[in-house]
Amino acid sequence: MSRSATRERIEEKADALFYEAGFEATSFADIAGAVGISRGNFYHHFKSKDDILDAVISRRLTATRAMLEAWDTDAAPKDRILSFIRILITNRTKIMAFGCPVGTLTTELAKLDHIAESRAAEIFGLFRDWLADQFRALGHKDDADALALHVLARSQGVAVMASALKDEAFLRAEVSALETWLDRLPDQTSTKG
Amino acid sequence: MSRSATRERIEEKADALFYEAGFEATSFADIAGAVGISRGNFYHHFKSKDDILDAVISRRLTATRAMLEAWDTDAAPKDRILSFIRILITNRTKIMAFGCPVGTLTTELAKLDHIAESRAAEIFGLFRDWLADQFRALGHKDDADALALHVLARSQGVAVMASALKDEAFLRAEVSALETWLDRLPDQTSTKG
DNA sequence: CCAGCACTAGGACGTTCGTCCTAATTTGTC
DNA sequence: GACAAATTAGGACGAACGTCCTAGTGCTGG
Repeated sequence: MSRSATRERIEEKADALFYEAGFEATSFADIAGAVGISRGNFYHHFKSKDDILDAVISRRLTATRAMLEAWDTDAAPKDRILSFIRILITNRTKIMAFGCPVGTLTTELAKLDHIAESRAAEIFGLFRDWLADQFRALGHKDDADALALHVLARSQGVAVMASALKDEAFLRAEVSALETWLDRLPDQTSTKG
Repeated sequence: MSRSATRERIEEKADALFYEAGFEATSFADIAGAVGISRGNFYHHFKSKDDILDAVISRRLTATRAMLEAWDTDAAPKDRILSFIRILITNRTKIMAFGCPVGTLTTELAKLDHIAESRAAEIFGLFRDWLADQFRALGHKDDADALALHVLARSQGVAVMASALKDEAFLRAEVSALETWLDRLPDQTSTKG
């Protein structure tokens, strides 16, 4: 019980620090200090830095699956997609400070040529598949995946620029533009042919 | 003469390494090794790591200004904007491996809380102002800046996702979509009122 | 031809990194 | 209450980091 509690706290702080300071720039001392434990204790729970990175990615995968599942309760597919788009608004403060957690981690791991890059990119895969499902529900048989990637790319772009500019008005304007795009997207349900 | 030649080679390699491996992950030994000089020699040309980062950013600012100036020879504003969009195609191999040099550096410096972040963001400022000029030339008086930021954000999004997915077809599809968007954008020249 | 300066090499510095080890403490079980 | 296992603290390890220092080299101007 105590074991998993400490492990949980380590993962939590590591997750936040990897996001806010970057994976490479976050040391074991940083995490241990944030959790309030010794470095030695650390190695009882995680045997290496890559090990805790794996745990953080697993954590994010699980959290993402849970979030997508929660959104599945929304009746209309367009409302589900709106839920995704509006993460940008909900998390605007953190996004303007540190960008998107998924995009920035994947980018960093790509530069580090790190083995975990593909696993981090799996988080994108979850969003991609889920969004494609929604677009298929809107009747977009053939271009569902392309539309999903389009929404993902637009969101990533907003996150990068909002972080670079520290400009909330820009972020809100681009989210509105994306919502308009979605609204004008033809709902092809029952208009087959 | 010899001085500036070595300095130039250091800046060149540092620029590439900061892009491909990241600023934090690139050590002085890495740069010195890539250039083929000793670490001691390094400090005769640059007094600190921040110093060479400054030089690299200055270098990129100058290169960007030169590129934009070259594009100014294109007659039609839409063609100029196309030149910008097509960087994604021209540099696709590097972008799929390391993302956008401007976006990834700005993102990393934001996480590091580095003083040079705002200077790195100035590169975005150059593109932003130049793109806004082109949209103004197309008659977009009031929304020129918003359109410029939109193009920048779309491009950044493509770069992030292309790097995460390592998918050239996606990159080309999104560039096409952006070109279509630009093509359908009303040219408001001489249609005032 | 020599004095002075820019340049280069290479090692020393203190610090921090990720990792490992050992010893103490807590916890759970019979 | 004793004993084994899990948990914790804290220091030691070598390597690598950014930085600094010193000594040697080569060009240049008087």
